[in-house]
Amino acid sequence: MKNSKENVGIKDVAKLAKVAVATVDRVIHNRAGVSKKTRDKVLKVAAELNYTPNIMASNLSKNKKFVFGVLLPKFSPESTYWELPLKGVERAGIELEQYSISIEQYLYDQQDNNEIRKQILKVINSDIDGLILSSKFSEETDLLIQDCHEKHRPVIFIDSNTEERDSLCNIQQPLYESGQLAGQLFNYCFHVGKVLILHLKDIMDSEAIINEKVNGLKDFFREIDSSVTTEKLLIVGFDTNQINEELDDVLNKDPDIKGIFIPNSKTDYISKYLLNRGGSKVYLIGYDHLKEDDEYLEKGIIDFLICQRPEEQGYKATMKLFEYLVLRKEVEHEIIIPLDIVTRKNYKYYYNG
Amino acid sequence: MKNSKENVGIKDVAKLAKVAVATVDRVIHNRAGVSKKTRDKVLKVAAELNYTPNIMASNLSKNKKFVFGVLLPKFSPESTYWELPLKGVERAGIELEQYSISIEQYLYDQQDNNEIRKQILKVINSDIDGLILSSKFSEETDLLIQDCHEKHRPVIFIDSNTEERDSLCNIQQPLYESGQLAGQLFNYCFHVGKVLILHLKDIMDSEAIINEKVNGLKDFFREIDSSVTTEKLLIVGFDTNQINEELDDVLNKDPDIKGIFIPNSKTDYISKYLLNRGGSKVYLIGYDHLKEDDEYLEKGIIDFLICQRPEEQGYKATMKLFEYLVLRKEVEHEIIIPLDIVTRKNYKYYYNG
DNA sequence: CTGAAAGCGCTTACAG
DNA sequence: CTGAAAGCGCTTACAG
Repeated sequence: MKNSKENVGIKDVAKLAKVAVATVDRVIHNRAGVSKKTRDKVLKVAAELNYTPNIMASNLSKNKKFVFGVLLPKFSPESTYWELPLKGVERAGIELEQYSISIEQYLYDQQDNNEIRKQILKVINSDIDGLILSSKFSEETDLLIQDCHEKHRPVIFIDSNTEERDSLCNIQQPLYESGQLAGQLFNYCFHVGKVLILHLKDIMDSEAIINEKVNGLKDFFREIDSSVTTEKLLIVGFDTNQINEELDDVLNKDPDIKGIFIPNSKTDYISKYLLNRGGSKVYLIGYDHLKEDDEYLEKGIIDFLICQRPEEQGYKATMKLFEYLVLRKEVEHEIIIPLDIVTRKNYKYYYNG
Repeated sequence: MKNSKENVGIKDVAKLAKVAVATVDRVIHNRAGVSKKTRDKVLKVAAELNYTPNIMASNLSKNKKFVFGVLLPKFSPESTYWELPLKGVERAGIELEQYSISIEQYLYDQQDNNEIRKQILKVINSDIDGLILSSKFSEETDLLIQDCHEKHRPVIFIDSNTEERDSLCNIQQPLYESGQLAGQLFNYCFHVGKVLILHLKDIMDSEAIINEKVNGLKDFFREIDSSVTTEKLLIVGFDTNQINEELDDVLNKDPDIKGIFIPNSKTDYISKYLLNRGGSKVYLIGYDHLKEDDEYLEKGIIDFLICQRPEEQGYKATMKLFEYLVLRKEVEHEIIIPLDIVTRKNYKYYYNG
């Protein structure tokens, strides 16, 4: 039912086509130096026999080692998010060691433009076979992508939000829809009042990404004709005193605020404030599940976190590179990551496969 | 930083240990017929050189084909759930074709004890190398497991809820916690009233599983001192008229019912009723995301579905079998699947990776 | 108990 | 343009 008989190999094709195995090999891989006549004959026989090459034998005989590059922000105590995708890449890397694949990390401090440039140059001059990187993170990204394109190095974006053309694959998150989801969740919590959209600005935040999320949220309330209104507050910097002051200011002035929406992964900063503040319940929805959030989930300060399986993104990106380069499979150009909801009662089981 | 130098192979070990490669092979695989002295020497050199065998070359030379068996309920129009794990298994199967792995399906009608027995016998007499099956589904399961154990056939349970001892791996779902999660979600929707626990009994439902979920829910309300009460209703059979009658009866008698909890995947049956009934909003939380549910999610009849990545369970089970049998890695004995929450605003992106 | 040789399915020089 | 042979890293008879 599966293959005609036992596994048919290159030898079977060669014999039936009355050529040498080397010739079959040439035809299969479209190498030059085969007459049209022989080529056609081999192709015909291969098709008849339903021949599929044994990739493992192929890789073994080529004795090729693959190196995957991964270009991501360094994670720091203040922004631990990037630890997660990298973890996923590393996990995949361990699984793929078997196939003579190694991972080369190019990590940069997001604040340091000079270092970003340095790492990009290192990637360009490296001999990696493929690259994983986070969506556009600097002016020079385009240059890098173009370089990879010219060198036929496949590129995979994680945390992607635009449609990159010259990439092998973009791992995307539905941003607008995540805002809509937040709206829906708020709507289960209260029906009148105000949602404070609180952007605690991180240097890496792209305005476009934040806006997509915020628009999703606002549109949700608009679409259902809710009497819930929204108000935006931008805080720059992570100074605790400043955060406390600004929030005190807004929350005391406006007792209608029933919910706070945090469109990035800085939920823990706000949680800390809310925990100390006490007062009446304010529903809190943020993004990403960092370990810093657990305490506040447990205490009921954070109600929902919308998550994008950052580990899985890194893992998948690596696996797709493997499928493309080693197994020579096709890879879908867009992969959309589900919108997970993490709460007090399921965070313990939330991993990123 | 990685391996001492280039890849060290069996030849390098042989040369340094001053033995033939065949001897190194014997030692590596713990085969009999090697003197203690040679064995120790080889082991020592292998350790020094940090030798790790190339599994791909090994599998190639062994020319071994693996067959994985999968023993699951047939899915039918009335119970489509089991389509999902099987899909995951099949997806993994396609990825693993490369490694000379094929999947053999043993599907049974859950209602037909005779067929169950027949399939179990077929599995016992098959020449599969490993088995994936759903948690205990008949009296004969124990027998089957014992048989596999004796034949050293690794067994992986999906949808597992007990700690199987003789299995390679159990893919588990936190049942009690899923009930707690449902409680938490209801608690966002209303604070006074009653939750109807509605068990539309499927032949495959295990009382133990249902109870775990229900206990989680009840305990949640108890723990937070909620004034929400619960009431249980059991309906046997899927006759629409009967369902309608019984539900009309309960809901009309008890206008306090603000929520319905469906502890299995039959949410769509109840949804259909609620859609036609109209009346004031009743919050609905069920299990599993079947395609039948989409319509009701979209219309706001179903509020939340708690999901256990059924596809991922099948996929993972297959991959773990692969890791164990082909790559000869260790496999964790318990794998806990996260509790996903599916709602109107994220169901479109919910796949099971 | 140990080793030399052939083979797994493919690729890569090399020779013609 | 085509083929014979060696080799990738390991395993499996076979011989001693």
